[in-house]
Amino acid sequence: MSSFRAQKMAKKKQEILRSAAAVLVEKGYQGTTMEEIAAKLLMTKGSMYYYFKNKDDLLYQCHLMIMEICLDGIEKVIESELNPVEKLRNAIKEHILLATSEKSMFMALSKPNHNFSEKQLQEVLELRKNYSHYFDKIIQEGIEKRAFVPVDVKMVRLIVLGALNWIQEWYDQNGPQSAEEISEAYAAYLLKMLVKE
Amino acid sequence: MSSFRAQKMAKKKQEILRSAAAVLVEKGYQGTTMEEIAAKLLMTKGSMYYYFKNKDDLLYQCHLMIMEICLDGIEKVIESELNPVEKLRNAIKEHILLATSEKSMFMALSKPNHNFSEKQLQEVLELRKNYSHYFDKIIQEGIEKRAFVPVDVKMVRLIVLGALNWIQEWYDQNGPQSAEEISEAYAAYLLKMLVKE
Amino acid sequence: MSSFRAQKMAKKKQEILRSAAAVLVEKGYQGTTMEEIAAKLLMTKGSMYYYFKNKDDLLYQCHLMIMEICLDGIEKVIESELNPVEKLRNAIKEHILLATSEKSMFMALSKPNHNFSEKQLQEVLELRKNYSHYFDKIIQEGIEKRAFVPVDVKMVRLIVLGALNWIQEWYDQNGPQSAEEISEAYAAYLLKMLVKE
Amino acid sequence: MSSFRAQKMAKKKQEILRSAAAVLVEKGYQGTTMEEIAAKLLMTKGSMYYYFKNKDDLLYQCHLMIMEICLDGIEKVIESELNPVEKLRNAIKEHILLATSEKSMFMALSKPNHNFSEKQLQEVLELRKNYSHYFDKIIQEGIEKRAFVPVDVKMVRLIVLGALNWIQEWYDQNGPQSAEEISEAYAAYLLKMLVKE
DNA sequence: TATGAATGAGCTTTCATTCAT
DNA sequence: CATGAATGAAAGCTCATTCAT
Repeated sequence: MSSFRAQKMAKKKQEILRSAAAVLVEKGYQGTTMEEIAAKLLMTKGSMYYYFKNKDDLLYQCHLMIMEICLDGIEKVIESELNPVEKLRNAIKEHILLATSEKSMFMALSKPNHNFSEKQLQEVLELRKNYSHYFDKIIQEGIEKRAFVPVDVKMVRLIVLGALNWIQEWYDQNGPQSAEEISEAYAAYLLKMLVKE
Repeated sequence: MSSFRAQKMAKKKQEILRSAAAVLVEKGYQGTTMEEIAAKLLMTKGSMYYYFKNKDDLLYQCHLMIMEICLDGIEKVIESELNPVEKLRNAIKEHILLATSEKSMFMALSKPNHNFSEKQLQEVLELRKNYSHYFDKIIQEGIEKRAFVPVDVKMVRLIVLGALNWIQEWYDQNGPQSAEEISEAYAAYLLKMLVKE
Repeated sequence: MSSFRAQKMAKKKQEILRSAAAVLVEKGYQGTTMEEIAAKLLMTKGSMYYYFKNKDDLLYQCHLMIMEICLDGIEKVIESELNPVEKLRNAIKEHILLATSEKSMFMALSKPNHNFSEKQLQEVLELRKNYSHYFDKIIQEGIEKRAFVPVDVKMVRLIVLGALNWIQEWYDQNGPQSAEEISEAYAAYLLKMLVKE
Repeated sequence: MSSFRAQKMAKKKQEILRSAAAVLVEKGYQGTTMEEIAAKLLMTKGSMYYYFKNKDDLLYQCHLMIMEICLDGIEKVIESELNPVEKLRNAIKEHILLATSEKSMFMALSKPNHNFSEKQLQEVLELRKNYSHYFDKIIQEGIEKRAFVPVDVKMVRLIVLGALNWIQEWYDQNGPQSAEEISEAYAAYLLKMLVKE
């Protein structure tokens, strides 16, 4: 069937996106060439155009894929039966583990201006907003349940996500601290902004 | 005198750097063209090369300039007679005010790999390390004076600077909150990680 | 097979080199633009970079190609069973015919300083030395066999090659004398420096 | 008087030309920048334009100056009371000494195509022709006086000048042989083409 | 499907030239 | 007279994109 073809193509697309995202995060949009992405997958530049309309499309799909992964992660946390403190702790840990393992954390693909169509741009920003809102939701819930002290939710969320997204700037897979350890510590410190002694 | 000429040239260089830094931070190294930088100063592309050897040199000098400004700021804080809490609060506020006013905060010129010579790279990294160390020093002092609870100094500093540097990603000069307000709030929230109730 | 592709690419490279050499000899390295070379082959500037890394590489490969042709020519002479007088006569004639037909005689690509890597430079100079040595060998052999009078071999060789390489400066394909005639005359005159009456 | 001014200007022009010629011969027309020429004279680029209309003009004047020097040299030889053999020997030696000392021998500024006006081009070619004719004259006179064997005058002259002009390609001021020695040897060998045993 | 080859727009850089001071 | 500063045209080079095979 054609659905078989389609499935095979989707698999390949995924493979390309996963590889491309890593390079794009590392070197930035303009600093990454199609050739470089292709080479890493033992393909040729030209072949990429069978799967993606153009470089912008590739970047766009990267954003979508990464956001999907992130949203999956946080939705699992949201739906869990944990208390707000544990929820936020898990959300933070999940974010860090994704960012350090995939080395392709979404926020780092910052400012998706590039040449996106208005529709594409809105789509990406919408997904980001969703992700942010999940954090807001956890914080809000925590405040309402008196697990957290009252705070400016948006601002605290910006602080938290900023701290998390910066990790990629210095994280070294071969460094002394594991991503696991880092995520534990980050969660602990950041929670101090929200819990009363 | 020739020193007059030299001074005039230095002034112009400063002017270019200031303008260039804004564009470089906004669009990234590869996304910024020499023409764009020049146009913003009502110059021509070619004229830039009278002042800077090449694009890399321009970027390098940007890093130096920005770091100088940042270091000046934090040194003033360090040398003040304030207690650690106020020192850190001021350091945070200073950083945010610089980042939002100049729109050219240093850390955002992330990963100065581009084509820097080893010497240039080391120079920039050294300045960054100095800046970071000032934060460490404030935190360390706070712990020793029992103003702060004991923490992993480096990790807390990474959280703080990460949160601060992220501000540029969303800060909007015409937004509802002034940089002043933001900096107050950030300082208050971040200090919660360090002070006992 | 991939070797078929490779062969096709090699052919194209040859074609480009042959055309480029002519222009380079005519106008010099700095006076020749990539666009000019490309245009003569009905290509675009950009396409050249598919075959050659940069302009220097193109020049380097030109040198290699030309030297190969020259060395092939003189090796045939060296290996022949002729006496020294005839060998030198043939070497001179061969050189002139190549220089005038290809209009891309090697020595004329003088001073291969341009931006060659040390390795490239050594490679080219080595090939030139080989070529010169073949002339020396012929002269030396002639002296030993008493076909030539004793002379400073190197100096006579320099005179001969100098005279030959100068031909390009004035040779005109449509001039009154054919390359054949010129080469005959040159050989005859130059041999007078070496043979006793 | 204005003639004093004019004289001073002429002196300066001479000085510039002498310095420029050396660089032009060394690096070629396109390979030499106005800045380079100016720097060697501790001037600035812009100042050159007070003395010369443009770069082409500078090159043109270089040709004129060099040719004047060469012609002065050979005219002295021509007017001497020596026999043809000695005349040719001296002409050859003079040429070599100029070429190696000034490192700015005229023929080396080969192909004065650059952007010369037709008039300029004709002027330079005329001077070159004059220089060549002096050699022809010496050779012709030698043949008539039976000092030389009959030869194709033009061709022998081309051989001689070719050999001479090539010297710059390899001459090294610090090499084992002095220009004096080289010129003696060259003259001796080249004369063998013309004298009977 | 995949790719070798070609293209052209756009970028960095150089440099002859100009001109106010 | 001399020069600091600016300019713009042209060059080398890169790279996203296309397309015949």
